[in-house]
Amino acid sequence: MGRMSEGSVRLDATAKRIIELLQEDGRISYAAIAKAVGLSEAAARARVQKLLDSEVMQVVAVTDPTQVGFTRQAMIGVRTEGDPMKVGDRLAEVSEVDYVVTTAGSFDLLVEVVCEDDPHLLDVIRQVRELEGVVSSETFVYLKLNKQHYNWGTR
Amino acid sequence: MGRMSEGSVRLDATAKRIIELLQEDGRISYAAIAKAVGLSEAAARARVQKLLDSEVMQVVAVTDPTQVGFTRQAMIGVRTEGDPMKVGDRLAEVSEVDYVVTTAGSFDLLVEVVCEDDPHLLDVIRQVRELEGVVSSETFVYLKLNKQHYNWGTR
DNA sequence: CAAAGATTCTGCGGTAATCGCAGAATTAAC
DNA sequence: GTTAATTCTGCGATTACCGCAGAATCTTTG
Repeated sequence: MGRMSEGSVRLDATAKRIIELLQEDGRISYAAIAKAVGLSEAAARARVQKLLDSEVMQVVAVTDPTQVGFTRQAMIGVRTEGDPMKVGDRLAEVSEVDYVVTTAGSFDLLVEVVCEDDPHLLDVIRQVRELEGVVSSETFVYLKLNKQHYNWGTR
Repeated sequence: MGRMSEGSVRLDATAKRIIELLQEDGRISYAAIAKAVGLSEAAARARVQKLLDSEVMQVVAVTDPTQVGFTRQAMIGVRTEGDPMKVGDRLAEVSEVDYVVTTAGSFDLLVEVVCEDDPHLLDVIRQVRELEGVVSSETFVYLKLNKQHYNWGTR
């Protein structure tokens, strides 16, 4: 995923079960996956590789930003003129931006940013507001992360 | 992380480098990590285990929701009365909610939800608005995910 | 429906990675 | 400066991973 490669790949029950296992523990062995889904190790390995190649799934380390030197996080609601997608793609290029989504509602884009401190955040906000096509923005500084999970299953 | 365990663990350069390697590829071998950071395999393995145990980092599969049967995603801005944290913790218990953050700004909470379709989303919104302490809410339906990444490094 | 083609699977040998542990080295505490 | 705690290296024993050949299954096509 990451850039969502379209072309919705069809996922059978086995693929979904494999995803769920890796959502629990990204470093589980192919052998363990194979046993859990009732396939040979080689088949399970091929399945995982295919899911990674097709970008349906990625296996990565996710960190708590506050513990690795990023004190300030925020969501920025952005109103645009012209094509929101274009602005979104340009925002996506900013390194402090880790999440950009085009939405329907009183904001055209929602942008999550990860900063080291307040001056850094201020600078990023300035960068966003100076972007061509950005009409206005509203910043929501994060006070506390109550929940964050990645195992929403597959169904 | 996930519930962020406080107690900021001190991260030295080696730990940060290890995190960065795993942000690139969550299934990289301990041997490869060891070689990259200049430690023995056993030491690298102990480091990774410690990072996982201390909940500074987790290694998980992350999927593109649209490809695994969840067509409708949305961010819900919530205004509360009373303690926003309390409401946030209650929202965190809703299974369709994968992300809850307490913020400063015109919303007290931002809540991301993952749904199968529009009726499902409607039901979740109803659930949110009925929660004690929720005064009002505004929903931003996702039209396109422009960017999503997890390798914001460590510094 | 039958044959051809494409996928996906199993089985297996060779290689590489993982695990657990004992002891050395380093770091922190007193 | 001594003790204690942590972290590291080295190394067998075990397990997992990789690549491939051939069988099985699912798809396409005439």
